[in-house]
Amino acid sequence: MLSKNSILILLTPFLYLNFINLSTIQNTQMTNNIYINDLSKHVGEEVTLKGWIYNKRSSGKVKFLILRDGTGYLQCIVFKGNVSPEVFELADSLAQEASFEVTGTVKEEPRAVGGYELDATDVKLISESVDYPITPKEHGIEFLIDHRHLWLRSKKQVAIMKIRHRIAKAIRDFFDERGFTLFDPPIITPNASEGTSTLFEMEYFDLGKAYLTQSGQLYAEAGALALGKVYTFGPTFRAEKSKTRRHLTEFWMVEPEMAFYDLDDDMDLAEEFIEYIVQSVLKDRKAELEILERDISKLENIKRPFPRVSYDEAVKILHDNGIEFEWGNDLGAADETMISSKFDKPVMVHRYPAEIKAFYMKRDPENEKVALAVDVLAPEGYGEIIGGSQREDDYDTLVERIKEHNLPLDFFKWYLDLRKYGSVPHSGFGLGLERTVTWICGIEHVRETIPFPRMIYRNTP
RNA sequence: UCCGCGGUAGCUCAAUGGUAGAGCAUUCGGCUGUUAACCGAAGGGUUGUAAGUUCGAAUCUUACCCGCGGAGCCA
Repeated sequence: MLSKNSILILLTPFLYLNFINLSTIQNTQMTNNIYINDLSKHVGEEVTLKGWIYNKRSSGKVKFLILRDGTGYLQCIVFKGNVSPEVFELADSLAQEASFEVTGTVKEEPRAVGGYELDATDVKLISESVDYPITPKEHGIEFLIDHRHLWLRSKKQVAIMKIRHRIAKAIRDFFDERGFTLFDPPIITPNASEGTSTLFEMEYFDLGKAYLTQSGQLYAEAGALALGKVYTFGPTFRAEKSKTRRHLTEFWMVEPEMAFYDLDDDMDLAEEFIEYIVQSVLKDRKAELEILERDISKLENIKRPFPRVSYDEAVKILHDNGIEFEWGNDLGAADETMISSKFDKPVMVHRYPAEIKAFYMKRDPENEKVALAVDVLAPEGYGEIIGGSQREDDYDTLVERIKEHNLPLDFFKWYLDLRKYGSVPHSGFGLGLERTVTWICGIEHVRETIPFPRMIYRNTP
């Protein structure tokens, strides 16, 4: 039996650990910086903020320093009479993007952007910035992309990155809240999943050629048959020499895959998913959308249900609008724009001709000429943001399809196993993150929606 | 890969065969409420590269390099 003393001795290490933990927490609190988006809690107080010079104006005895700290923008007023001559001189010499620390009193000020202003009493230089290349004036895209590492500091780019982050969070939240398991597929793969796109090739030790993944879907199917509902979320790679505003060679894709979902279930989920993403951004990132001058009413309208048209109906829409189009062809960019312009919500085009779709898509039992596939076209001409389908779940049929597409059966042995051991109907889709961000932000080009875009003629910075 | 457009000051652009220009940025001066501040001054150029036509080429011709937009393909 333990004595009182021995209990104390046993507890001592725990008490000691607790003490360490508490002091660690206190330290972090003490070093906590104040950020611009917290200023409403500090009106009337003297605070110190750190950041960079976004812009500067001066009018004789008063300097206006615009501080940016990643959370917002704040006008700091430096009056000649309120600071020492050295500090006034320093405020005058600060160049665009110089890092600095400023101390002063927080005031509510309707004249200032953001509604708050800092009456500075002290300014300290942290590090200077000589000849910052990006000015508050216009620049061409080539120059801006060359300076992407600095362009990211600009107001619109900061807003886009924050919206991208919110969308990524909405994606994770949506699936996490609905019983999905995150399932990470390999990036290095031995073969093409669809056999059509060009892949980035590499030498993989003694095993010969390997490729960067263009989709995690086939692996996600294995995940769905193990865990029921899974999603993958990560980068994918396409070596196609696509040179348009909708293409990157490296981009992020989220791919849910669900056992026991048919095409209708798949479309129901896609529609709920898109609504959730858009409404999350509207709820939490309205200020950023306003910086981007986005027409918010167009996004507020993104509520279920979305229109669903079959490929056959889509072809009829094209014909009714005087566009020549032959049944069996894939919809081109102009065709997609035509179709989506008829609706003010994302439109789901389903049951495409099987011949133009991937080998793993299940044919419609009611019409063997079409596949149980769906593409979701974003409104306002932003084009395809989702591609999905119900998967072929019959072993013999899938073997036939692989042969028809001249794909190597050996590579798909494991994939065929999924149809051999307890095969079930299952479906999924892939949503392109950058295209979704482009649409929600209402911007022209996908290259601005990822920190460092990779395009056919550019892999720097 | 194909089609179209472009490359002039650090940046955005003008100059259509006859002395290389403006705005912004930079430096200096002025201004106590600016919002891409404003006013005045200064510095800043092998006109993408190479060859050709011409008394003379940023400008015309040819080739090449680089970039942008679009098509196909795709998310």
